[in-house]
Amino acid sequence: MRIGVLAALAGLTTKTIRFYEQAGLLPPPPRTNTGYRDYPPEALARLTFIRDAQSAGLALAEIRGVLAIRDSGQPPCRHVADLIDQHIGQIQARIAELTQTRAALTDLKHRAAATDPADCDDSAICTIITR
Amino acid sequence: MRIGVLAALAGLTTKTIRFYEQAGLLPPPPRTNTGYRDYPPEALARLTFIRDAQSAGLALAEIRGVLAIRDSGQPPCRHVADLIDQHIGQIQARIAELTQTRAALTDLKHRAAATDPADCDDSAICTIITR
DNA sequence: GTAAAGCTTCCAGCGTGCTGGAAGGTCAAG
DNA sequence: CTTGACCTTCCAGCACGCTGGAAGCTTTAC
Repeated sequence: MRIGVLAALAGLTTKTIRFYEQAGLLPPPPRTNTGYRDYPPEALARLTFIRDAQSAGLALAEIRGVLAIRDSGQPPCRHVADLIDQHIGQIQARIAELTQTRAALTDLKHRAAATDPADCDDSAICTIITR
Repeated sequence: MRIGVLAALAGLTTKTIRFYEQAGLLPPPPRTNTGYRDYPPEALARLTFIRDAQSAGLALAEIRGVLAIRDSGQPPCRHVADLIDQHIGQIQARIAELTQTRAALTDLKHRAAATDPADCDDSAICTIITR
């Protein structure tokens, strides 16, 4: 099938598909004798996998890694499980960071409510923010 | 004071300070007759403000906005309070997103634990991820 | 036959916050 | 007087995942 058809099926643009090929996520398909890309049906499964892996928060580089393992003929299960664990850890850390930032902002908000603009002098720029 | 001194005081690199100037966060200082930047002491307060505002999660563009208001001679309190509210909202949303992603990943993790590599066939690429 | 839609490649840019390097001028110490 | 640290400008690139456009060929529909 041609790139436009594949794109429509996968819900992507042709640009994105070419980008994935160039990024090593999608193997270069055979060409028609006029140079058009001619994808086998499996390409759709691959794009679907990429989309699902992305929505699980994996980066394209990680997805490339998983695909490379699969392409080498091995099941990537263990690798995938590791990635998932890693990501859970990263997300935990990020949530903790954000929670802290939110607390700091809530604090600033209270300070803002207690601030009279007239007290905010030039030299400090903004007494709400500068400690 | 010269840029290197200011950088040391602010805990930044000279590169970063020039970048801030170019980004409209720090006004171009006077120059010595040999072309060196010669900062007034207030520059340090400004950089300190930028740092604090950044650590509160404000983007440089937002900080530029706050500084512009301050530079126009008005107290930026109200604007700052609005920005803070906005950010609290954004962080809430982001935390919610991440919490959801984490739940999805935890789910995948359980699925991974229950997956026998032998069952992971080529066509699906990875049955843990693809639904 | 003609026009529109689709395909090709290549090059460039988005946003964010810097960072690195090259090529040159200046300043302070010995 | 030389060495080295410091300063100047300008240009380029990082990561990330695309997206846009130009110039040209092919296919499809009428």
